[in-house]
Amino acid sequence: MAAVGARPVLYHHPAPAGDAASMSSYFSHGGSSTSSSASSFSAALGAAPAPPLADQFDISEFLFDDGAGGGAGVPAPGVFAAAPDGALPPAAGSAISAAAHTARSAAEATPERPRTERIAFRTRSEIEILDDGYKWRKYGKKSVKNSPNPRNYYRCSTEGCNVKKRVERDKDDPSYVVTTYEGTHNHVSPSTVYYASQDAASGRFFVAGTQPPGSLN
DNA sequence: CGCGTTTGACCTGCGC
DNA sequence: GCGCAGGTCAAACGCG
Repeated sequence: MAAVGARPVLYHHPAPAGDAASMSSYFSHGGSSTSSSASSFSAALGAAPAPPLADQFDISEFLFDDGAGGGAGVPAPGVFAAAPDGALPPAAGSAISAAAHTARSAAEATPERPRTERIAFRTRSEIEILDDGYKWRKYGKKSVKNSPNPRNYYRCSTEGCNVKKRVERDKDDPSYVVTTYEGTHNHVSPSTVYYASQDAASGRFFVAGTQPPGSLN
């Protein structure tokens, strides 16, 4: 595998806790390891335009699967169809939020199922394990029907945090990785960056630091 | 020795 | 009720 070292940083913007969009947070390559591989997640946040993407990490589609939908948990593609490879549309951030609200409404319409925050997206990546700043422990691997690729199951290894994620290669295009997060972290990632403010004109967020704004007092 | 991965077995939900 | 498929468990194993 070619891509270790580019460590995506989990960006946390000040949305209400529990909101699906904020639960997902957003990735961006960055941190101290590389400066040339900011992903389009930062574009989704309204951050500075991303430089050419690294070939190993390229968000291409944001999918939703909030648990209210049917059955096997196969993410429904196209709920949020992103722009061509390498760039999300300028309004991606709000589009994501809108999608989140749509999904949440759908979930609330079917109270039978216990609601679990679940979010899925597809990335073009050589690697399957996208380092989102959290520490994951693999607990299972399963070959699934209708897909030649096995599905891997991960659980957040932080004590008391029961967030899970599933990772599998796209059956139609193995160069894509489908990642599904389930649950909400009840702790802070060491790589989390909190935004202190947002510029009204550009919509850009300004980084405050690695601690929640309210915790700095 | 502690932690993470592997992998077969087991459990559970759903469709027929 | 049965079979299938997805999801989880847990023992064995490897690695630092």
